[in-house]
Amino acid sequence: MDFSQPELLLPFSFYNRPVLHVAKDLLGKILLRKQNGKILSGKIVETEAYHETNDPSCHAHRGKTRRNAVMFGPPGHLYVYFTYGMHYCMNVVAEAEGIAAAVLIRALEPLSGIELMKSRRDEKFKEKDLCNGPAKLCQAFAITTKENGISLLENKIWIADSELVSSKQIAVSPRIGISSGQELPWRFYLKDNHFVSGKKNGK
DNA sequence: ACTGCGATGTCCT
DNA sequence: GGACATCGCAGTT
Repeated sequence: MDFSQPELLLPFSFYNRPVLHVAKDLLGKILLRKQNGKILSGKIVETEAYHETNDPSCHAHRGKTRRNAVMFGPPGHLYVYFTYGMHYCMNVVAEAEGIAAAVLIRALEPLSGIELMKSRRDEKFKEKDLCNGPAKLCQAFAITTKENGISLLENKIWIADSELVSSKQIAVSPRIGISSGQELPWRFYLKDNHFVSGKKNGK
């Protein structure tokens, strides 16, 4: 299956919806990036939703700043931030312009460009360890703050439609690494998928 | 298997 | 000055 066909590119209307719907519906979709004449791609298997309202762990909860400004912009854009002095994380902006909400992409199942991903991570890693964490997949796809704010509606970095995922295959849990306030069940992942984050042995 | 911790830049109080 | 939407290594059971 060639997911890079332009007809499969998810449209503006996909992102212009409540962030919890976008987070859930991104499961099973394909993240793609064209680079060095190659196509990097991976299936999204784990996401988390963040919203400025009633969510103290959202970067935008205290209003707009230089860092989080992209979250307040139109949906269908990339919000990339730098954290812990060495890691990048990528989010997909959702909901209407003016409302800050985004979906953190936490894990991918690599599909193509795997050699390039390995060269950017470390040759020693197995396939399942290339993108099973938010900072890992950014490293594998070479996504940094240079990519902050770019549109997902053009074919540089984009997301493609794929087969429908039944709600029976989706699991829900509290988000990971959150300390402030009482945590919400806003993490979604594909049940029994071996590429979800935090698994040491593939199961 | 699980636990602790160092790395290290940017934002925010 | 402290916290941070993390990761990988070292040490222990």
